[in-house]
Amino acid sequence: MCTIRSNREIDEIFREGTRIVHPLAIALIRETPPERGPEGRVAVIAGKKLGNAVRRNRSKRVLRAAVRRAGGPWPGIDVVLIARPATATASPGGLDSALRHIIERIGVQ
RNA sequence: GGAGUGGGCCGGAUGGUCGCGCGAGCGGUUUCCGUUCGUGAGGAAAGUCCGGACUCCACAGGGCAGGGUGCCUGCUAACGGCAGGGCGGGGUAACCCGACGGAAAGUGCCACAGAAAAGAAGACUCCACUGCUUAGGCGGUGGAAAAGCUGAAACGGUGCGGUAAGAGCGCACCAGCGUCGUGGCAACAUGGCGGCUUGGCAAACCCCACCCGGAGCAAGGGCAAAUAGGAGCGAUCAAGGUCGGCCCGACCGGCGCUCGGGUUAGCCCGCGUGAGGCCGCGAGCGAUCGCGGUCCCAGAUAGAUGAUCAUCCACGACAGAAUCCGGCUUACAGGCCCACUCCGCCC
RNA sequence: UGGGGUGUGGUGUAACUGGCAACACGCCGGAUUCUGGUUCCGGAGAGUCUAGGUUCGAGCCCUAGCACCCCAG
Repeated sequence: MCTIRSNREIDEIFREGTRIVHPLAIALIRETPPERGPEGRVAVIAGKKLGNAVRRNRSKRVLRAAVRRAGGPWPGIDVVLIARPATATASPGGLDSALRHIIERIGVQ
């Protein structure tokens, strides 16, 4: 899974990306810059307000696993997924449906 | 059987399927991909409160300042940790708690109340004898014990003698101080003798003893596109800078000569064989140490553990490594083991 | 990783060297007004982030913890 590493790029996506909101996760979408290659990239973020390190790490793991099951990363687009308080305790089915919701919206774009 | 004290240990288990990080092997179209096997978070990984290892620095050394520790003896790489002992306090007991050096080195503080808060004076009431006065009261001499009042705390305590009344004025015991002896490495305990006594606060300043260079793995080093600059040696003044602060002191910087190499995003090293785990034997009351055997046990770099099925149980708390180690502290569902104390009952 | 700071009524701030926790806004009641606001009078409301300790006495001193904020790389 190709990930977005630099803080600067993530800040750019926060400013320019399209926002898709779901109770289990917030997604920010943007086209991958050409110099970064044809394959899309993914980043997973868990903010400090979610709780302690165990809770934040679990939120990120669960989101990454859901991305793999959903077939990501998707060619040509960068996706930043932000965990929400309900993410850590969500069921896998619920996460899969959240990812389907986000993918449909990407198709609409 | 009940109540309790101290110590140690565990922290869901087993198997299947699909995935993730790392390592090794094999194959391929050798940046990478596929496949097989192995391995993969904690007792606190946490808070970052101490102590070290390691690395670099422009680190000779000295003085002042600053910080820390504070009964004694050990253990340890070191410690503010641990063990044993002493003293004081709590508990019927097992046992627990204690920043526990110094107040006749000095300075300071002790609100209100009170005569007085530390220098002793005796100056509030007072006590004894006595003069004057109708009484109330006013004075003289001696005293500082007793009683009164205040306060958190009042200038050794109790008793006897002594005296006009009294005072360690004398004596006995107790507390405290000094000194000598005995036991102990020591803290200290204990006995004799002496003179008769000097409030509390040092988590107030301080004194004494001991310890402390600074920074921190984003330490530090290597590779190498791009940009433009540096290093070594020598003599030596001023401004400036660095060595945690200041003063000495040292160095950088500035000048001359010589030489080819120095700084920033990415990758690599550092990066896990270690004050290491387990077992046994031995020394020691113990902390701990010695010897032998055996094992290799996470190393990511936006940061690896998720999903699901089955079975079982007491239905699972607090919580996630980021250079490493020794402690301390804090959080925590539930459970197991050992030793000991008190109470009740039975034999 | 290292360093610094703050915590006091509902809110914002005081408390000098340890000695009765103070002020403003807000809140409640009353008066004034036809009603509301303004104004005036009166009142309630914290025991100082938590747990220990030192002291006769702690918001202040000490130890440990909790929460929040900031700085450097």
